[in-house]
Amino acid sequence: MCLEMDAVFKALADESRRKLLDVLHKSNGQTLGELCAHLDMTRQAVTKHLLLLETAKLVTVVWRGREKLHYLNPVPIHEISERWIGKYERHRLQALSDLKRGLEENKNKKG
Amino acid sequence: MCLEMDAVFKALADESRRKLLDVLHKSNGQTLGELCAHLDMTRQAVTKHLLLLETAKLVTVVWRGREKLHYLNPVPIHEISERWIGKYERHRLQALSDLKRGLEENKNKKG
DNA sequence: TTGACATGCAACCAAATGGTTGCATAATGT
DNA sequence: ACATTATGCAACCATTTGGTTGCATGTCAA
Repeated sequence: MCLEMDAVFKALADESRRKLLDVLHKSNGQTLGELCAHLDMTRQAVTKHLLLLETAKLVTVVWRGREKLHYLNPVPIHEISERWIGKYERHRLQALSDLKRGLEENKNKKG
Repeated sequence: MCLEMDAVFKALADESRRKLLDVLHKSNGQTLGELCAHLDMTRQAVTKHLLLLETAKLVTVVWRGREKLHYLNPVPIHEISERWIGKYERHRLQALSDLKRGLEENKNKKG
């Protein structure tokens, strides 16, 4: 089990950091500079946020020359749902989510 | 979709509040007094934590006379995993978790 | 080689957070 | 009726958090 669950939750507690995860979810492997373009704050502030995400192992970093590429890691997120949702509850909730998703997709087709 | 995701993440960011969820996960419907017994802080501090959990809809309360009963609500947690884990990734991760769980249960039987 | 670009490091500051204490209110039981 | 029990509300305080600015370092390209 993950010994650094605390870092994960702390990292997810901030709107800006969640937005960074969203941005990476859409397009993985972006540089610091690219990520900065999505947030209305200084590069140094974004750097701090990314550092928290890295220590929480929510994003992984690969250096390419002078560029720092950021990748999303879904494992810690999944461990959260493992913690407080029972086996059967999970299946029930998943069925609900899938149903809702299906309805939304259908709605988009018609609209 | 949930419009108050922020409250959920803020609520989960604190170790004491996560412990409260763990305690409720083991035994649902406890009073404030009972919950206080599990944490090393004043009743007022616990009250504040529970208020955050309530506004995040992570716990639901029912009054019985002068007692306040607290119940765990798994829905917001599940919505977290919906946000950053793709459909296929989720199945893969779930298979991994189930495998790990199975191994641990087996180990416990043998030990 | 040198200038521009991508990033790191450190000091600083205002606001939010997590805890305390003290007092108030309402339900319970003898 | 009244002491006890279960909880709420408010003021206060130290620490953490999220942001800034200024400067340093390392890589690329002409």
